[in-house]
Amino acid sequence: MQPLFSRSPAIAKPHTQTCSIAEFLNLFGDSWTLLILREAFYGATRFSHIQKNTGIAKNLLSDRLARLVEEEVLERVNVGERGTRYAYHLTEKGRALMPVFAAIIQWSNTWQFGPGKEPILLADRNSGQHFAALAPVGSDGHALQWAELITEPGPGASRATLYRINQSRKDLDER
Amino acid sequence: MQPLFSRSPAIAKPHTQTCSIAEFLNLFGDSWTLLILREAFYGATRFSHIQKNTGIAKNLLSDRLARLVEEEVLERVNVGERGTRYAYHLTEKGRALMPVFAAIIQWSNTWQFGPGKEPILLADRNSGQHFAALAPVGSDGHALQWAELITEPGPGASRATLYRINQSRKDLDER
DNA sequence: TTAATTTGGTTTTAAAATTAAACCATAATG
DNA sequence: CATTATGGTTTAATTTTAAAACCAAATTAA
Repeated sequence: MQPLFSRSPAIAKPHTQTCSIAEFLNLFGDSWTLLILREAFYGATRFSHIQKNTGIAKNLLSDRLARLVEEEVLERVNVGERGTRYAYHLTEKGRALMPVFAAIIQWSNTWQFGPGKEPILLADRNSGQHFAALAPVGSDGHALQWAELITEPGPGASRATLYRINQSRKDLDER
Repeated sequence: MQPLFSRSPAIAKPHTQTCSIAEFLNLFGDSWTLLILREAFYGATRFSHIQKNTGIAKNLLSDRLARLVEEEVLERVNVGERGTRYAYHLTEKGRALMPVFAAIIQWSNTWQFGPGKEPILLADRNSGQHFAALAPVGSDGHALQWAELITEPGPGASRATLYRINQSRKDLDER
């Protein structure tokens, strides 16, 4: 065992589109990565605990953790008392995923489980009040409406992205 | 070609945990499904347009669309004038994914692209105002704080879920 | 202090999923 | 009416995942 940090193999065919969704999927778009991060949000920090709680194969967990550390979503810290023993902690970049988890939990609870059958909830640690909804806020700080939001190209949009958005809107106009 | 609706093959090994994240991943946890739905949010409705805009292989698109129709995230409507020709439209269940997309776009724009380089943005269709943040709202309608939110078991939590959440919290206490 | 066990992986092999290309029947267009 | 586009299915090669075996270093128990 030479490599202290085993090199995370790059994905064979990542999405190459300049797109926020595509880039997110290159990092999290598989069936285990978000489940690993769920454990991190619960508080799990150890390889063995994450492995037992998710059921992921060890080689895959090893690979995914290396990738998440490389991408600075998690950091690996040595917690050994007489040698090396690792713990994985969420970084600021990782903790910033909370709204993504909140949105997923909210959707799944509403559309896959239904009221009264929610397996997990989010709550305020002090008041205990349950999280119930996400509100979109505009750049001026005022509330926006979900139904009024549309996707548009940003300052970093590539020609291909502009083309894609325009092409897709044509279908919309046809309706 | 007999089956008007080609049977969507079930995933070989779906997550079996009673968990909102796991259940979400069983439906969307691969590298293409959310990209297909991005196209649906842009307005694309046709098989060929989704295929060109994402670059997905046709057999996979066929499979994924069948699954999304089966799960009622999309609906397939016949728009042929002299025969059958299909369009795929978001259902209410599908449109309800907007907060998930908003959270993903927000995170990716902030942590993967950075200010001034956002490939896509969300904006109010009338005022043009840009979407800037997500605010968590409690069950009493008042604002909550992201940093104060914790995960807790809901009314539908299984014994295994309760166990997992408790186990993970032990790591947290150790810190 | 030593022995046994746990931790955090790596390696190997089999099974499953993805990719890319070829093919095809029906629909739409010129 | 001929040509092209649409919306797929099938096949074969490649890549990824799953599961089990294996291992060295760290920790715990005796």
